[in-house]
Amino acid sequence: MRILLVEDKVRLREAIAKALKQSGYAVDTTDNGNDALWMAQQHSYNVILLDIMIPGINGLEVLVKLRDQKDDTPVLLLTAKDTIADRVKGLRKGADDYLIKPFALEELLARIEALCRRSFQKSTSTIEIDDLTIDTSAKSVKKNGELLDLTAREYAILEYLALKEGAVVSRTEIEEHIYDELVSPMSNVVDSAICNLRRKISNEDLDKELIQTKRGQGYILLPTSK
Amino acid sequence: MRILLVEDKVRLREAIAKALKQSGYAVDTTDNGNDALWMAQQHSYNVILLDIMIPGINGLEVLVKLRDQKDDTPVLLLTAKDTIADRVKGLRKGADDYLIKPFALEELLARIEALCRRSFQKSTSTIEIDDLTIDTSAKSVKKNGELLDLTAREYAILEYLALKEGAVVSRTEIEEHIYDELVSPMSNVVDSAICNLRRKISNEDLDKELIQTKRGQGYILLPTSK
DNA sequence: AAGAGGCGTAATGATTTCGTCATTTAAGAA
DNA sequence: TTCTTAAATGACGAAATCATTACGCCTCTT
Repeated sequence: MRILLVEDKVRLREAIAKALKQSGYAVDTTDNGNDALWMAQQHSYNVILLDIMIPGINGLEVLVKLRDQKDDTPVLLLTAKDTIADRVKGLRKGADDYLIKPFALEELLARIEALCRRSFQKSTSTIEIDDLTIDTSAKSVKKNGELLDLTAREYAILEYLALKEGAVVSRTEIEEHIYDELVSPMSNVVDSAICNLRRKISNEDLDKELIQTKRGQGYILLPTSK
Repeated sequence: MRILLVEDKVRLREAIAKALKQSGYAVDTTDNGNDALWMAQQHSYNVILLDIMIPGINGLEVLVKLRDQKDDTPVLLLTAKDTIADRVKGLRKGADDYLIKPFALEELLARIEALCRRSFQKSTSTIEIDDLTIDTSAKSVKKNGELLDLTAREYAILEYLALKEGAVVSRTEIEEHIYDELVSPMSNVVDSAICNLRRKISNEDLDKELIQTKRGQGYILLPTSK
């Protein structure tokens, strides 16, 4: 966990830095807005503690500039000002939290903890296979970053194969998992669906099929690397 | 955005609920901890506002139980207590924010906004998609700088889709997050809302729809670039 | 209190999907 | 190679899903 602390009052800055370090954080400090912005651009911090009233460009401006640059680093604003309007303003500009001076170090630590916890919860509900990225929560598939237009059935089958990546999956198994009740041994629904699916996810340049056929057994999703 | 408000003081609860609804949130309320826990388990709320001193199991316990169940819905604690120890305790137990009564409704709204934004991994209060600019603070939408006249419902749906930009969002999900009381599944409210929304945000010149239909799955908001 | 507009409901016509089947292609064994 | 069987492909129509319109209730405003 690396934290950027932006605070111009020397004693306060050092006190906070010390407490943070004792709690196991890596801490970089600066006393002005310009350096803060520069440092934030150089490094990817886990949290930025930002005093509003600082030399150079002020804290709010630093915040705005960061957000303009699509920098999502959690920012905790520190301020002496105590008007509701200010607080609202800070939050609206993209701050994640707000603390009013004077504050207890313990509370600061608790809030930093909460921010870190949040930022690490970026859900990794995606499966990556070769150039395919399957987002199981969005139910979408990207190929080289480009969204594929799969139908519900196609997606369902692909997801199932992906979840069982490297394992041979029989037609019956697919039928049982993707199709409810109506299992029709007379038809080749699965074949047909796989065919369409392949058409959409295949790489024309690469001759290798991602979905391979195991004759007499079923299908298997195999990344090139394996 | 759907919010669960847990507060036992009738007048306060109703005042908050009213303010939230006016701001376009779908709001469910309860006055005790047991119901709160049950409701939170039933639904996926965007934010839970939790008073600590409530009948039944208290707010902190509700919070702990939720976190034990790996429910990471953003929780904003409301309390009359003002000791730092309490605040720290709440945050350590997994609360995401904290407000001390009495508070200004405006600040509550700003904090809720920040929590929602964060839970969607967004850092700014405006979302830009193609020629649309969605200002989640002002709850307004501009198209090429010109303000669109959207109804509350239309805005709510558009905002939700925008926050989940690029992800397929099912009708059920929209119903659950935009509507609070049970919407009869017999009706196609969402369909017709989407229809109206499209009419307002569509580009006559461009044939591509911003809100695309994923047949059998739901809708997806897709910028042209992707 | 009346009017307007938002919003949920329902009905209907349009669109797409997907299962079926027929046909072609490919794989493996003798 | 040739035969047998499995798999791939393409076309088509029924069924499911969706878009759109119209209608009426209800709320909010003035």
